[in-house]
Amino acid sequence: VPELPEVESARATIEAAALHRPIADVDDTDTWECRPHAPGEIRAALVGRSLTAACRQGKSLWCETGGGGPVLGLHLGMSGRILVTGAAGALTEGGDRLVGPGSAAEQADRNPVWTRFTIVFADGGTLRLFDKRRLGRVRLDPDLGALGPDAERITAAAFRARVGRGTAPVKARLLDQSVLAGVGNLLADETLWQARISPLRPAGELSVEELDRLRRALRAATRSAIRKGGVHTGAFIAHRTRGGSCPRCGATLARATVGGRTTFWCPVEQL
DNA sequence: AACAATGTTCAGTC
DNA sequence: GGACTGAACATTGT
Repeated sequence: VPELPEVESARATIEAAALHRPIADVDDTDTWECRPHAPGEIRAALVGRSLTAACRQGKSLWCETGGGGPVLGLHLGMSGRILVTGAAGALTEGGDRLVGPGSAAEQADRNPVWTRFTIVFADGGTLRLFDKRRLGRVRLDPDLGALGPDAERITAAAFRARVGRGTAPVKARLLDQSVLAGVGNLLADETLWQARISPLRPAGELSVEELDRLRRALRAATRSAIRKGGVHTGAFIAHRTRGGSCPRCGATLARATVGGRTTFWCPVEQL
C-alpha cells in the first residue's frame, strides 16, 4: 500500500525502534529484491554497524549507518511493509513485540512467506521487509538525485513552476517522481477530486489559482493520510470503483487510463 | 482465465 | 536532448 504516507509510517517505525542496535546478521539472499547486489554483499556492508538515521523523500526510504558506512536504500514498491521486532530478551513481555502500524490489512500482508530481506540485531530482534508483489528493492547507496521535492514540503512557488508546465495531463505530472516526489495513483486521484480539477487537464494550462488549490489539496490529503494511517483512508478512495459515485454530488465516476494508471474522477465537478 | 493491482524503469516515438 | 507514452518487471487477488 505504499505511497508517501505509508512510507513515512515505515520511516517513523524504523526511527523509533531500529536505530543504534548493532547488526549481527543480514539475510540478503533474495537476488531479485536486492538486485543488482550479489548475495552477501549487503550483509558484508552492514554487519557490525548500526542504523543511525531513517530518512525519506517522497516514496524513497533510506537508512544511514554512520561512520563512513553505506546508505541502505529500502524501496517498498507496490506492496512492501517494514516490521521491527524488539529484543529477544524481552520474551517475558510477549517476546516478538511488533512495532509499526497494525491494522488488520497490514498485519495480513506480513505473512512470513513474503519476507524478502531481514536484518538481525545483536539483541535478537529484527527488521524485516515483507513484499508480497516483489516490486520493492533493497540496495546500497541508492541514487536519489533524480527525485523532485517532497510532496509534503514543496513550496507554493516550486509547485507552480514544476507541476504547472508541459502538455501532459496534470495527473501524469503529479505522478512523475522527478517533478514531485511522493504522489502515487490513489493520492493523485484523491487530491484532484478534493481540488475539483480534472486529471486530464494539460498541466501547463492550469491557472495559478488552480495550481495553488491543487497544492493545498495535496498537502491536506497527504497529512490526513499520514495521521489516519494510509491513503486508503481518503474520502474519495472508498468510492473509487467501477460504477462508484461521487461522494459529494452522486454523479457516476468516470474511469480511464491517465498517466499509465487507472484513474477515477467526477466528470461533473472536476473540470 | 483474463485482467487489474497503491511501484519504478526502460525502450521507443515525436 | 527533452517530453511523453506504453510495455515490462514479479506476484497475487478478483
